[in-house]
Amino acid sequence: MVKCIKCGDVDAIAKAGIVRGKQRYYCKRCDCYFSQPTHAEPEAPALHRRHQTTIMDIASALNISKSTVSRALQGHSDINANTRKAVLDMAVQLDYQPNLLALGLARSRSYTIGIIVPEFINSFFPYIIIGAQQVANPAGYHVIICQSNESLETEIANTQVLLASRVDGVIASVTGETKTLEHFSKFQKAGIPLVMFNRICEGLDVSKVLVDDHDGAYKGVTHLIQQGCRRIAHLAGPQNLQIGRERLQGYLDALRDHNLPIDEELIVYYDLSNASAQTCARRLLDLPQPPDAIFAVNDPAAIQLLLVAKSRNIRIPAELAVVGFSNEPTSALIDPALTTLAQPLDEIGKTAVQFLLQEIEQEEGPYAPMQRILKTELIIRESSLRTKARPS
Amino acid sequence: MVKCIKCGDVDAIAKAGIVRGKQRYYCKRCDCYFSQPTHAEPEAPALHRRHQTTIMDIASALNISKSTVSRALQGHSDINANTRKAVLDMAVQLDYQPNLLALGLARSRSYTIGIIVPEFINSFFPYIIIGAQQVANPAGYHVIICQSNESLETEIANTQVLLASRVDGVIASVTGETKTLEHFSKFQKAGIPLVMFNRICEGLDVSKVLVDDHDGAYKGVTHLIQQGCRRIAHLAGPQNLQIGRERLQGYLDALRDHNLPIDEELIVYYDLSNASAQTCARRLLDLPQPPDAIFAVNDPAAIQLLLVAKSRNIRIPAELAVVGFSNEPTSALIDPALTTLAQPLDEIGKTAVQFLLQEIEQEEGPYAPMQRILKTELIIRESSLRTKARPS
DNA sequence: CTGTTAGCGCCTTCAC
DNA sequence: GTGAAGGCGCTAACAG
Repeated sequence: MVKCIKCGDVDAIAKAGIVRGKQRYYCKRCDCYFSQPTHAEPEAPALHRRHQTTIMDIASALNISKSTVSRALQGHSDINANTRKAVLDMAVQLDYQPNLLALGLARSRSYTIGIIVPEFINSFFPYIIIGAQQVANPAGYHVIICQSNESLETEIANTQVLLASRVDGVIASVTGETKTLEHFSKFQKAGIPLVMFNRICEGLDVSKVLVDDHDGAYKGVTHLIQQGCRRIAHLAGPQNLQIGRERLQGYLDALRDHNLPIDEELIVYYDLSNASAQTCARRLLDLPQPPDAIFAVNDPAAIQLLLVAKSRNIRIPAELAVVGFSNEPTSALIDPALTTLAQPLDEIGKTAVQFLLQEIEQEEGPYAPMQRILKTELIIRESSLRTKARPS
Repeated sequence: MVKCIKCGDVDAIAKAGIVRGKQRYYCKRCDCYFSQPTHAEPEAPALHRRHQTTIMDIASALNISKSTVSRALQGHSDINANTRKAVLDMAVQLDYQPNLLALGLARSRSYTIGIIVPEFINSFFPYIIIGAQQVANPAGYHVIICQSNESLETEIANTQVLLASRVDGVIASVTGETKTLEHFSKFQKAGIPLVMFNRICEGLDVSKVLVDDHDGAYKGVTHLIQQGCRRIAHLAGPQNLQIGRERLQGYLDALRDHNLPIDEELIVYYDLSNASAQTCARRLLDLPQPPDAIFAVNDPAAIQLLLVAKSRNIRIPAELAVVGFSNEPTSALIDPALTTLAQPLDEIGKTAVQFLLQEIEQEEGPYAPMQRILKTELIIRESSLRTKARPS
């Protein structure tokens, strides 16, 4: 026996579907809808195992419409101050958390940006990510971090997840395996802004944040030459990455500018794995005429190289001087401490997100890709310091 | 000059807002609304800048209903094989990516789990995260990684993001600052399963994955005693973390069991920052009667300690033996290499997610929290090895 | 086997 | 100022 909550009529009542486990009724007489617990439970809190409060909960607690709640929550101006306060208070009381899924659906905008990095075991990318978050969060964007484990397959899966999550934009650095770019061009096709940083692949007309790899390599190799090294090898990175090619070119140009011969034998390529770095290091040290210095494409490679050299009791830097790239924290801690090129990680992350937000928030018209090239700084430590006096 | 699409009138037209970049008009004469591209573009394909294909696009391309498409995509059994194939082909052709926002909304299930870690600069947590993903991804769950930067405030913000993202479950490790737990109990209130690992706070009735910190500390300190050390200090962690208390207790018990006195002076507490580790190290080394060994609560602290000791030309391990905890990769690379306790990181991550999925996928009834305690392994290196012979 | 319908939670007109 | 209604993209009964 159900009666209308307004007019009290019993006969004019019709069922009108079930909402949230409660039977919903319609009173034909006073044209109103109302709900009552099924089976007339003693108003059991109808708590499903997982229910987070919605604007509807706030609305019915306050006996107002959900539109009003929505407006109050968004800080619309044309709303009664009392109403707003009541809504805000109730929101706190019920511990309301907006449902980002629903919000994103309704606005066709997730207020989330994706970050794809090839790995995060070294602290290189984590520092960049922290910088990125420092810009993204204050701007009202969340960040979803994907790491590709240096695997192209995982990278592709990551792009799909971000696409499916309807992120508003993506900043990415690719794996050493990445040669094709279709998975990235999907972002462009979907109109999702993309910014590449550090490890980029050419062929994509997007904004980029880089460091001057050529200049960094040139500075590192020049430093080795100044230390008296004459047979300088290069432990190079994958050549599909611009970063690998630029650093190689910086190495070559430094040699050429100082009238040193270029010996193909002294250039070996590694695949970014520690095992491969060791193999390459051995190859160089096993040469009939081994190098007196090695410029490594990054610090992890340089560190593996140092390990191999130490295990052979090669004196560093006397017999072999070493320079790395990126200034991993570990480089300052190992023995001998590693000379390296520091990159402004924080700034890379921040700039990438700034470019991205600019593109996301630009209203109409085609976006002209931006590019920023940041400088590296040579950090001289024991691994390359043959002269007594530190350079002033 | 705009005219009504129905009656063709020109004077009865009024503007009625902009929808999707198109001007909307209202015809007073025939009471109808209609839209026209701004600036009367030549019926541009109405392609919004960002449109990703939906099941509706597939449906209309194939002239079937969207439910059929939905079923085909989900691999329902009761569907015509040809229809299925057509749908799947068209999905590929149109490069369909399901909208996870919509899917999550409809199912009240996001198929996403959140991971909260206090930092990811050291490789400790990244390795755990990789393990976690190895279980989560094959099970059909995505992972959203949040790092708290060792800040309680950020940690709270992270819990809110995960709550708002309607994650299906969370695994978490807290910051050194975390003392209150309300932000975590919100997950429980919302019925979202939570598993804590490593750095936990008591007071939450949730599943836990830990290592046997007491046992690890006990093994480390016992090793120092066996090396002949008699005045062993402890660079301890925050005592709000169970991990900090357990390791302290392991240290104390090892001393007691070997009849060594406990000197409160030899126990200093650090806040997980490098700066604080250095301060504490100095405090210990400045004592009138300095220690002959230090057991540090973790590797980063031990490494800072080694730096301070080296800067004072203290011979390690002869004058000062050092043991850390966690086996950071750097520990094997520094000089002297650091003795430490290795943790099964991969297994921690995997187990945490296994517990979580179990709880997520359990149908009804209260869930009985599980607990797993994994063992550590003592890795002996130069920093503590005073005797000539390596222990067999 | 397939189409129809009613939500999921929220925003956004439109109407009062 | 506020309410009602429609839609974002998808799933899930419910009919045929």
